[in-house]
Amino acid sequence: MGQQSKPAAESGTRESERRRTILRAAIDVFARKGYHGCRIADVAKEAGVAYGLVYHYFKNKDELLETVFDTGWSGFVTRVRAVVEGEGPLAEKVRGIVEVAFEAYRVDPRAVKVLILEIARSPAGSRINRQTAFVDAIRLSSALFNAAQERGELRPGLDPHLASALLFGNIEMALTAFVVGLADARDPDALERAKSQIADSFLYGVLTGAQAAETSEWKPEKSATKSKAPKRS
Amino acid sequence: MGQQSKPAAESGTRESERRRTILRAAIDVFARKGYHGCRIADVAKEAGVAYGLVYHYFKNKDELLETVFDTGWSGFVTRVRAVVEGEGPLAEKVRGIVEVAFEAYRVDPRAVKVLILEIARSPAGSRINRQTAFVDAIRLSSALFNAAQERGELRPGLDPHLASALLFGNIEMALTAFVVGLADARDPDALERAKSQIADSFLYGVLTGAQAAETSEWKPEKSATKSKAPKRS
DNA sequence: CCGCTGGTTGACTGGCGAATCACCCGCCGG
DNA sequence: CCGGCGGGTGATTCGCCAGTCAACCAGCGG
Repeated sequence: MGQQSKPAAESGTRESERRRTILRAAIDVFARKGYHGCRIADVAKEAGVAYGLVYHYFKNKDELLETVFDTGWSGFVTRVRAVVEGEGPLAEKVRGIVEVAFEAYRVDPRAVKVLILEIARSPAGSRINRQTAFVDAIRLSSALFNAAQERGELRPGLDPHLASALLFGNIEMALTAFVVGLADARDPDALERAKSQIADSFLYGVLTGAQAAETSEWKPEKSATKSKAPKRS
Repeated sequence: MGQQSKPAAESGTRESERRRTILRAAIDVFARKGYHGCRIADVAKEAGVAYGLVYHYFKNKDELLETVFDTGWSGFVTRVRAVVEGEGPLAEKVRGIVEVAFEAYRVDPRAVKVLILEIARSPAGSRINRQTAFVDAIRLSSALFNAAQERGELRPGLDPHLASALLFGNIEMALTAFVVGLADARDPDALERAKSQIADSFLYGVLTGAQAAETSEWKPEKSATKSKAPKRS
C-alpha cells in the first residue's frame, strides 16, 4: 500500500490530467488483453499519447500495474473499512460489504476485472504479491468476525479469519462469474439477486430452513475429524 | 479438454517417461515462478534434459501449460463427478467435494498452486480460457444443486448455479490462503479444520444457531430488492 | 560392419517489446 | 529577445527468450 515513489506527488488530486488518462487507458487495456498480453504501445495508443510519455509518468510497466492496483484497492478497502467500523449487527455489515463490492463492479466493471483477474500474477520476483491488497480487506473484516464471535453472533469454533476469507471467496467467485460472462451482467436484476443470495447463503447457509434447523445445534456429528481445539483467536 | 494432437500418443500410460518428467518439472517451475516468469530453459534444467527436447514433446510453451492444466483438471473433475453422481444427501456430497479438493492439495500442493494461480489468462488470444476447466466443475455440481432443490433440500429461490459457484469460491479462497502462506499448510490439523468449516459454514451459514433460527424462515425482510421471479431452472 | 531411425542435444537466430534518449515546443521570468 | 525548463514525442537500442536445426548417438536389422 502506497509508497509513493513519485517525488512531486503531493496531494492526491493534484496529479496531472495526463497521468490519469494513461491510468484509465491502462485499466482498459489490461482488462481487454491482460497485463502480459499487452504492450506499452497499446496503452499509449489507447490513451492517445506518445509512447514515451507513459515512461514519463511511470517508472516502468510494472509500476503502472502496481498503481492500477493500489488506486483500485485502496478505494475498495476504504469503503470496506467504513462498513466494518460502522454500527449494526453482523448480518447488516456482511450485506454492506457485499454491497460495496458489487457497487464497485457496477460503477467500473473493467477495473474490477483487472483487479480480480490479475491478482497474484505479479511478474514473479517483482514487488510484493498483489495478493496483499486483497489480504488487507480480508484481515480488516476478520476483525469484524472476531468481535462478532465474542458477542456470540458468530458460530463458536469457526475461525474468524477463515470466515472472512470465505466471504471474499464468495464475492470474488460471484463477480468472476460476471466478469467472464458466465452470468449475464447486463441484467441488472441478476446483480441484485446475486447480491442478496451471497449474503444470505453466507449468513444462513444453503440448506432449507427445516434441514438447517435440524442440525442447528452446530454439532453435525458426521462432520468427521478431530475438531476440538477452539483455536487461538 | 483432451484433444491429443500428439500423433502416436495412443494409450494414456504409454507416454514416454521423459515426457512425464518434463511435465512434472513444468509444474514445479510454474508453481515457483509462474508461467510468464519462467523460460523453457528453466523447465529443461529442472527436468534434467536438453532445451530442445521440450519442443520434441510439446509444440510450444503454450501447449505445455495447456497440458499441465488438462491433466490436472481432468483428474479433479473426474473425482468431483464421482461424488456428484454418488448416493447420499446434499450435505454429504458437499463434504465430499471439499474433501476431493483438499486431498488434491495434500497430495500435490504445487500442482494445485499452478491450477489455482494460473487459472484464466494465458497469452490473451490463445486457446479457450482455462477458466473453462473450473467452469466444468462448477457446472457439474450445479446439476447437483438443481436436483437438491427439487428434492427440497436446497433453499428455494437460491440459484443453483450461483450456489455451486459459491461453493467453489469458498474452496478456492481457502486453498489460496494456504497456497500463498496466509494459513499454515504444514499444520495438518489446519487443513482438517478448514475442510469441515468450509462445508459447515456453506451448508448452515456462519451465524449462531439462535440467530440463524430466528430468520430461518428464509425471508430476511431487510434483504431488499425485487426478488420475485423464482428463476428458470 | 553399415546405415537407418528416432530420441536427444544445445548453439544459434529472429523478432518482439521494454526502456532510453535526443530532440521538440510552448511558456515564463529576466 | 533569450535561455531554460518541464511536458511531450517516437525512432532507436538492446537484451531476452521462444522456437529451429544440424549434428549426435544409441540400438537394431540386414
